[in-house]
This record gives sequence, C-alpha cells and structure tokens, in this order.
Amino acid sequence: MPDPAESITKNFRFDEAEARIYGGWERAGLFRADPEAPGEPFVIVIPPPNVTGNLHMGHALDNTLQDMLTRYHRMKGDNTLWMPGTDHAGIATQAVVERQLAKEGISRVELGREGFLERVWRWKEEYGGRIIGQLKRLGASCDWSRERFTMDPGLSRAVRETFCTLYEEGLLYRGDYVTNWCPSCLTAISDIEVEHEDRDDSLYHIVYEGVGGAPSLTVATTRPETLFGDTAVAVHPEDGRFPAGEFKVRVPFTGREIPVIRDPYVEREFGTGALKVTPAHDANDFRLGQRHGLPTVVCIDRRGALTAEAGPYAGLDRFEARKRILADLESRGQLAKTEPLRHAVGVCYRCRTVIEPLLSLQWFVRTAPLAEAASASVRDGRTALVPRSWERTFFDWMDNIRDWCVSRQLWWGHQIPAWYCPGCGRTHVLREDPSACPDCGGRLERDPDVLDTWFSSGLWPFSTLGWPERTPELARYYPTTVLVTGFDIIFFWVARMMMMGLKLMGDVPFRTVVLHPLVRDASGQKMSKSKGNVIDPLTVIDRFGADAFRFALASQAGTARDLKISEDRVAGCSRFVNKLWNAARFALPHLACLAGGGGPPGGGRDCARALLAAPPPPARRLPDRWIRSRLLAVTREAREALEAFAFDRYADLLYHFIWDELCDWYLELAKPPLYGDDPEARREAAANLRLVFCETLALLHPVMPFVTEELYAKIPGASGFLMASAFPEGRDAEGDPAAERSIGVLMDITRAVRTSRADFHVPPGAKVRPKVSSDRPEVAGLVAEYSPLLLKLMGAETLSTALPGEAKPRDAAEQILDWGAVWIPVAGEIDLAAEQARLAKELVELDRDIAQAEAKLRNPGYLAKAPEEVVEETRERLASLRARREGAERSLRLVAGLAEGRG
RNA sequence: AGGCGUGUAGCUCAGUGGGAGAGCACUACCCUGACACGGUAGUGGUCAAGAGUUCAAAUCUCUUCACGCCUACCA
Repeated sequence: MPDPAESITKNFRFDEAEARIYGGWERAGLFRADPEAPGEPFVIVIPPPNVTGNLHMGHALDNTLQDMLTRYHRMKGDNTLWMPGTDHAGIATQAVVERQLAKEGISRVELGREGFLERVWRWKEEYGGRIIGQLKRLGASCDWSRERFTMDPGLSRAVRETFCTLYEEGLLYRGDYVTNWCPSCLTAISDIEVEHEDRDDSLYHIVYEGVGGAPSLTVATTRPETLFGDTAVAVHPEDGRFPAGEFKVRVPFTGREIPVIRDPYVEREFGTGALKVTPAHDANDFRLGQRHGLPTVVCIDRRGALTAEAGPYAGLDRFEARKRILADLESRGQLAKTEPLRHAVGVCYRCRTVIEPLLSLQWFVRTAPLAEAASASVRDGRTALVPRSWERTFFDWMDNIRDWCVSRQLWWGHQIPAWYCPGCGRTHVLREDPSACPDCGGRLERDPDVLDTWFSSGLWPFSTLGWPERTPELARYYPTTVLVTGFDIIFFWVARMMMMGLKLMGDVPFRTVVLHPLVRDASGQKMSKSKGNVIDPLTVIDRFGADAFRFALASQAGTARDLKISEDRVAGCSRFVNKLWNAARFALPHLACLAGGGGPPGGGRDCARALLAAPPPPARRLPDRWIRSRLLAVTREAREALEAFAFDRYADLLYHFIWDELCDWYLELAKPPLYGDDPEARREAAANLRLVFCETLALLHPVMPFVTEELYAKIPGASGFLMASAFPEGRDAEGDPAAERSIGVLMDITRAVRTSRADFHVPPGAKVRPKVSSDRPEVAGLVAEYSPLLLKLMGAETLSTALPGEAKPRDAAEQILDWGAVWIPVAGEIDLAAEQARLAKELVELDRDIAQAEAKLRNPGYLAKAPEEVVEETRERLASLRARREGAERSLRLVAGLAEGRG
C-alpha cells in the first residue's frame, strides 16, 4: 500500500513553487502569441499600468480576470494574445522625478527641458516597470516579448500620426478657452480630471453701485476675488425686481463700469438673482460672455495669485486675497450679507488643489462626431458592455460630451507636433520635424506643451499592434476580443479608445468590454493610504499564495459594484488550495500503477495535450460512472460561466464540485477498489481517478494556475505543461442519470443514519445496525455492494435490507426517503423529552408544508396555468412530505412509548 | 437636480416567477488509514417597508425609506 505522506509534502509550498513554475512557463515560451498560428484569435490588451505604479488590489483583480480568460482561451486552442505594457503617466511620473530632484536641491527649470527628460528616462529605466515583475508574481501570462510603453518610438509615431490626421480633418483645434487649471500642478486638465467635493462655504452678497443715478445691484458670489475680472452683471430677462432698460454698475475698488445684461441662464431664485459675470475665470461666464460679446479680463494668474488688474491685491494668493477683499468690502459697507452655503468645489484629481478656471490657449479634440460613432457602435452591438447596465451611463456621457482639452503644460509626454512661425504667424502641424517655416522659411517655434496621457492610451489597442504600420499582428489581432477593466475609467479610457479606434482603424477596438467591481476593504471603504486600510496584494501573495488570492478575487467578481476583500477571505480560499493538495496526496500514489501510459516524452504544446486527449478509460463501476457524469455537467457549466464572464459562478461551481463531490464522496467510493486486491478493479479505478483528477486540474487551471500545474506534473503519464493542455470539453457524450440516482441512494442512506445517530445521541464509538427498506429493486444490490464502505462512513456494524412487507421494528427510528426508508435501532439513554419536542415541532412544520402543497393542487388556476412539470413536482413533493409526516408521527409514538415505559 | 446601483442568516454575498441558499462565524460531537487548513450533525432569515400584476412574487411594476457611486452650468 502506498504511503502518501512519504511521497508528497503535507501542504503546497507555494513560496518555493510559484517562481519555479512561472519560470518554466516562460522558458517554454508558452506565453507567446504567433499571428501565423492557426486558431480563432483571442486578444486582450492590458490596461497599461503607470510606470510609476505598484501593484494594488485593482490591478490584482483586473489582471486575475484577464489571466483567467487568457488561460482558458489558450487551453481551448484559440490563437491567444495578451498584450502587456505600461503607461508613461505624464503628471504622475513628472511629479515623482521632480520630488527626487527636490531632494537633491535641483529644480526642473535649472536642468532645462532636455536635461529633465533625460532624468525621467533614466528613472524609468531604473525604477519604472517594477509592476511588471509584480504582475508575474500574480501569474499573469502576458506575451512579455511584446511589452510596449506609451512613449516607445512606435507608439510615439502612432500619436503623431493621430494628431496630424485629426488636425487635417478639423477634429483638433487650438483656441483660447476657459479650462480647468491646477495652480499646483501648473497645467490645464480635462473636465473629467476635475473631481467635485462638497464643501461648506459662504455666499457673499456684494453691492455694486449704479452708474449715473442707476440703481445699485447686489450680486451673490462664492468667489469675491474674481470681481476684478467682472465684465458684466447678469439678471434674468423676466425678473421684475430689476429696472428695465440699459444701465451700468461699478466694480468695487476699481470703479470700472460694466453693463447689466439679461440672460435666461440666470436663476432668479438663487442668491440675489443677480450674477456677476467673469468670463476669464468661469466656464459658464465664458459662454455667457461669448453670447453677449463681453471682453475678458484675467485677474488671477497661473499660480493662483491675483494679477495687476487687482490693484492693491496684486500678487496675493487667491484665498488670502479673498479674506482681505471681504474685510475691505465690509468696511466700505459693500458687503451686504454673508450666508453659509454647501456646494461642490472642483479639485484636481491628483493633488486635490481647488481648480482655478482660467482663460488660456489650449488644444482641443472636437469630440462630438467621434462620440457619436462610439455611441452608435454600442447601440448596434458591435461592442457589448458587460454588464449591460453600463450602457445608459455610457450613452448619457457620450451624448453630452464636451470637447477634450488635450494639451498639458508638462515636459514629460508626447510633445505636440505643432510649430508656430513668428514671421508669418502660421501654425504648422507636421509628421516630420521641420527645419524652417515651409511658407516663409523663417525660424519656427515648437509648441512646448505635451499631450494628455490618455491621448496615447486611447490608441493602445492598435498602436501596440504596430499601427500606423500595416503589420501582420494588426491584421490578425484587431479588433481585440475583450477589454477587462474597472468602471471608473469608462470615460477616461474606454470611451477614448472607442472614439480613436473607430476614427483611425474604421472598426471598434474590442468586441466586449467587461467592467468589473472596484476593490474595497472588508467594510466597503475605498482603500487609501490616509485611511490606513490598504491591503498590499504582494503581502497577501506572500502569505497565502497567488492561487488562493486569485481564487478569492474571482469568486467575488460578479455583477456588483464593490468587491470587498480581506485577508480572512483569502485565508479561506487557501484552505481550498490545501484541500485540493491533500486530495492529490491521496490520489497520486494510487496512480503509480498506471505509469507509462501517458503521451510521448519531451515537452511542448502538442504532447502536453496527450494525457488529456487520450481516449477515456471505461467506466463500468458505479462511482466512476457517477463522477464522470458529474464531471461532464460541471465542465459544461464551467465553460458557460467563463464564456459569460461569470467568474464568481465558475469559481463557486468548481469549489463545490471538488469539495462536496470529488473529495467527500468520490475519493471515499474509490478507496475500496484502490485498496482492494483485485488488480483489474484497481487499474480501472485508478484510470478513472486519473482522468477525473486531470480534467479537474485543467478546469481549475485558469484561476489557480500554480497549484494545478504543480500537481499535474506529479501525475504518472503527464508530460509537458497543464497550461498548454486542452481545456476539457466534456469527454463523455452524455450524462448518466441512473448512476446519479444510485449514488443519491447511497448518500441518502449515509445521511439518514448519521442524522439519527446525532438526533438520538448515539455515542461516536457505538455501532448501530440500520436496515434499509425499499420497493426499488436496485436498492438491495446497492446496499450489498457498498455496505463495507457505508458501514465505515456511518459508523455501523451491519447494514441489511428489509424483506418485502417487513414492518419497522418497534425500537427503531425511521428516516423516510424518496425511494424508501432507513430504520435505525436506537438504544441506551436518550433525552426523550427533547426528542418528543423536536418531533412535535417537525410535525407542525410538515403539516404547514403539506397544507400549502395541498392548497396548490386544489387551486384550479394553478392546475390550469402552471407548467406540467411544475405541477408534477408539487405532487411528488406532497407525496414525499406525507411519507415524512407518517414517519415522524411513528417516531413520535415510538419515543412517547419509550418515555412511558421508562417513566 | 438627473442617472446608476445596493438593501436576503451575526458578517460577506449568490439566487431574478413555482420547495429561502453558500462561505465565514456560532453550538455539540469526532484526530475514522489525503486533509483538525479536516469530518459529522445543528442553531440562525416577515428576503428594507407598502401597494399592485399573477393561479403563484425574494424574483416583475409602482411608491416610500436607507445607504453608496457617477454625472451636472444654481454663481
């Protein structure tokens, strides 16, 4: 008899195994995609993490799901590519390097643009891309030979080509507009990079004196410091509180005269009904100003300090200036009122500085036509969003989209390929750097700004495949199949890729977008450093292993919006890994008798498929027939779940199959033949065990790649890699309902005896002698054949079959089952009172259920309208309930009799 | 303000028209030859509230309440 404890460690040593296994996969080139290879293409592009980034929970989830899909499709035989890479992350990276410089006491300006960029590149070579190594620890099976970076020469060419094309088609323009300016990052940012925070603030009522006898007006504002930029006061056209006709008021302090205009934009109910208009410092005021031909006056500069327009306040920070202006207005009697106001304030997504809307010269993408095409592609199903509920949000955004400000006042990024000629005043947007003005030959000045990082990531699905070159990869792998990402970047990234892909490639960038939940802590809080609730994925992997971690993530990746992760959860999954490991510890030594029955020697994809592709052994014995039938069902459901991106369903399915069916029953049922002395039976049981085990490992491999690969390698006859093996298709043509029914009988008997033992407090060591009674002919045979095993499982001494017509013995508890009954003689000291109470309670419950079922079957509406099978089910249920009631009643009489006898 | 989502066992969640489920936690018992990271049997729920549709509602519709997220031009 093999001693498993000798041949295999007690637990999976993931700390030692993971790197070794991953290295094996890499060396065998299993991650590589070949556009020339056959197979349906299956392509995922990774959402490129920032080069500055470290693996966080969001990445871990995102990449676990991508890896599951990638591994599944690769095993299915698809031509699979998972394209990896990183993003240059303009502001974030520039900030990191600037901080590093600051420690050395150097500023970026001192270094100059070229010197600074050199430093950033050096930083990138040294520290950037650490996240790639972290992804490998997770088990990510990307084709690393194709790794891209958004500032690679190829991708930079794609950016330049895109910029020029959009410019030539009038989809890109430069202009003076109010944009969101961050006075701390010193750059413009796009609308969606502004986050809104509710803050307690004040609404100030300020008196503007009338000019030449005109009445004074009181305006309400939260930002008094912008009054120096006022070029009008606006009221609603139908607001009777204000005199008709044209008149002017004076801006406080400067005395500048500004007109009072009428516009329906003004809300009469808010504040005083009079709105000060500052076109240079507010997006709405800017639009108002354009409608009414108002001039713009800039009174706050790029650092958030007031300009010379503010006279005595010039040079003061905007918030300091606000305080002083309020104090001075107060002393002049021009501050009529101050009231508290809670309102949303726009802040920079990076540094949380309050955004200063600022008139500045920026580049914009004209998004309306692009968005319309993207919207249409979802409407007509060329791209599907999963779950579908995101469609509405997507359409809402696309339908109301505003032009995209793409220029950033940074150095790190793709510099805008626009040159301005001071001589002739023309702008040139060019694919190749010019040496002089093409028109007048004068010296050109290049636009110093760079592009928004999302501009280049918007091209990711095709720029990584070689565009604008026409490469074999582009032909084979575009459009990509699935995009997997969090819903928080639908607008930043998904929408932009769709707009760019449709415009430049003429087709959608991906067929399906899978939007997964955001990872939160155990109590549903967003993880953040300041809250101190961040769980580091690498720590989790160190402690519990990548497989347990991946399984924990996958098992919760349903359609909800939050995914709450905790170490406890992962610890629970590590027990599952342990369970599987120990199942193998039992099974593997028994497979030794099959050695030599595998595929050809050597490694590689084709021979690795051999074991899983070999013809299945015959399954003549009941347990084998049963488990093969169950395996078939589970295989089909697992495939369905993965095809539907129901990662949680897939994980749950395998968890219960392995634990409840494979381990709890099949391994037990396999023991008699495996330990028995019939070599033929042993071989057949072993062959089936190997098949079931092998296919189970394959089914589980997408989510638990390491432990399954490790165990696969230990199976006699296995060669190559599980990763390169075929995903099970369901080897048997059909299920075996008869076998499932029979095993069901064995399970019922076991459970019945166990329940009675517990109910009647039969001591663990004491044996019982249950009897099975049934009119079903096969039951006696089952009992005879499996009684040795059943005796062990339920702690019985003998198990026999009742003769036809035999009555239940007086001293036996009875468990009524669908197919018959089990009698369990009970003796010894029993808490009879408690037992009577329990049975009485059960009777009440049964009576209630019976009444319910009877009412249903008496209901004409039910009989007329309910489907046939539903009615039939109810009849069966009623019969079963009545039988159980009868049994419970008998048991109650028995217990009562015993109580009588004893008392 | 609008949109989206959530509300089911102590906790985390699955279930989307026909008998209320899982994991963890809890109680009692058990080291039975792979696993005590195990096993067996249990306790525990007016499925947020109300109304409607239906023969039948946790499930579909409407209303209300609570919480969360996103978008937005009431300064």
